[in-house]
Parts: sequence; C-alpha cells; structure tokens
Amino acid sequence: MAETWHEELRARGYRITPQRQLVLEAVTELGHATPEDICCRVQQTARGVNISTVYRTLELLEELGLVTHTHLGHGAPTYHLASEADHVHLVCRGCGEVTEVAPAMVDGLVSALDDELGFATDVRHLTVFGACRKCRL
Amino acid sequence: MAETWHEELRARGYRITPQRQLVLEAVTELGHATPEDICCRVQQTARGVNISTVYRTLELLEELGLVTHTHLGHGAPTYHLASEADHVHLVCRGCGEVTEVAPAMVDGLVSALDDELGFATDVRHLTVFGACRKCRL
DNA sequence: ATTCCTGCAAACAGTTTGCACCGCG
DNA sequence: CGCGGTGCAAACTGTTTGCAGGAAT
Repeated sequence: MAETWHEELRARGYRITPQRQLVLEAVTELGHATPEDICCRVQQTARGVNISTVYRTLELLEELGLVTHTHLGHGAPTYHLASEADHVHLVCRGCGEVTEVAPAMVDGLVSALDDELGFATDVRHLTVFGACRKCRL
Repeated sequence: MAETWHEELRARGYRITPQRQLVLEAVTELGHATPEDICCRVQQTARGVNISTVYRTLELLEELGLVTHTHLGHGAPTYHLASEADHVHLVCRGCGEVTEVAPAMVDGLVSALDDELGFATDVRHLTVFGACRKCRL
C-alpha cells in the first residue's frame, strides 16, 4: 500500500520517475518476469520505457532490496518482488513447469551448510532442476 | 582409461575426430570449464578447434552422457566430466569462490521433494548461492 | 538551475546457424 | 567415395555503455 519506497529512493538521492513506478508495478503484477516481459508489459500501459532503462531500474530496485532475481534456466533471469520471493524454485526439465515451494523444505540443507562450512545460503535465489511427477519417465 | 566412448560414438553413427578427442581431453583436464576456456585450451595444443565446433561437441558429449554442465553465475555455463560431476556447487556471491560438496548434503532435500511432490531432483545440476564464511559480514 | 535519468544507438558476451569444403570410415 | 563434421562468417539473444537531451527537485 504505502509508497514507502519513495522515501527509500529519496533518502539515497535517487529520484522518483514514472518509469521506475511502471517497472515496479510490472514486476508486482507479472511475477517471474524477464526484463523483456517487463518491457513489453510497460509498453502497453504507457508508451515506452526503453529496455535499457528496464535493466537499469531492475538493478536499482534490486540494490534497494525491493526485487530479487533467479535463473530459471538457460535464458534471461526472472524478477520477483522481494516481499513475495520467500520460496524456492523447482524447474522441471521435461515440461518446463516452474513450481514454488516453501523455504522450510530446504531448512535441513541450509543448517547443514551453515554448521559444516559456515556457508550462508541465499534461499531465495535457489533453483532446483529435475523432473516433476508427470515427466519422470 | 579405455576409450569406451569411441564405441558409443560409432554405435550411434557418429565419427571420431581429433576435435572431439581434444574437447573431451580439455574438459577432463580443466573441470569447471566454460566453452571459451575449452576453446582456448585446445588452441594451445593443436592449432584450432573453432568455438562453434566446441559448442557442437559439448552438446554431443552431453547427449552421450559423458559431460554435464551447470550455471555457476551470470556468465557462461561450466562443463564437467559426468563421471566427476557427482557433487553440488556452492557459489559465494562475495568472493566468487566455488566449492564442491558431497551430494549427501542435500539428501534430505531430495527425499523431501520426492516424498511430497514426486519431484526427482537433478543433484548434479544444483548450485547454491550464498556467502562463504569469510564473506558473510 | 542543477543533477540525475532516459532514450537511442552502438558495443559486447554468449550462442546458433547456413554453407562450402574437408576428411573419417 | 559418400556423408557427417568442421571452419568461417553472419545472425541472434541478452545485456551494458556513452552520450546528448529531458525532467525531477
């Protein structure tokens, strides 16, 4: 609701622009969107936010902690709202389906890596490839 | 030792060429190598295996089950011998260090996904991003 | 008015493809 | 000798950058 991120931006000396608002909206509405998805979406509403502005904006929003990205395969990365990103991705190599599962599913792995190696896992960036029930032979 | 893959190739109607041998050797010796790494390596020994041949060959070797690849970050994928690929990758976002850990570390996750969703995890393609002991603030 | 932001075009990295020639079998 | 493989160049996707004009503050 509250546009708290406006203050966040100003506090760091950044400006609030229509493009930035449009990109954030597009990420919110699309979920799992590639930079190009976002660009297309934004083209429909207003006319034109350039693809390079989309990249620059996503980088900025990620730096502010408003969005995150994951790699769901070979192509372009996909972006989420950080507030809705609290899940792990499962990608099926057979049908390409993407499923989200609760981060609790990997709690064991996370604590094992922490205990044994001192490694702090970024759960939200985790993508597990494999075969879903339908596609496993 | 045994060049059993020679028969594999012939059996499927493929030919054995010096380029294919060189690429396989490079993957064996380098480990975690990008297509370009492999290309460079091969340039030194003989003169010239073209980058597009490297791509075509890696695709072939992967289809034969001799090599696999993972995505260790933003850039190019990295290739391994399939016989040495039985591990999970940890990538530190701070220093970029890549660590290999035993697949046993993720056994819990794998069986949870199988039990609850019927999802068959491809452990060898799994990459966990995060921060290593030194880089976690 | 100042400074940041945007659009555009060009540069770039990684990968794929078409085609003529080459060489394994 | 025939057909698959290779090299080369061109096309392509995804991303970054330099620069001049435009807009938020």
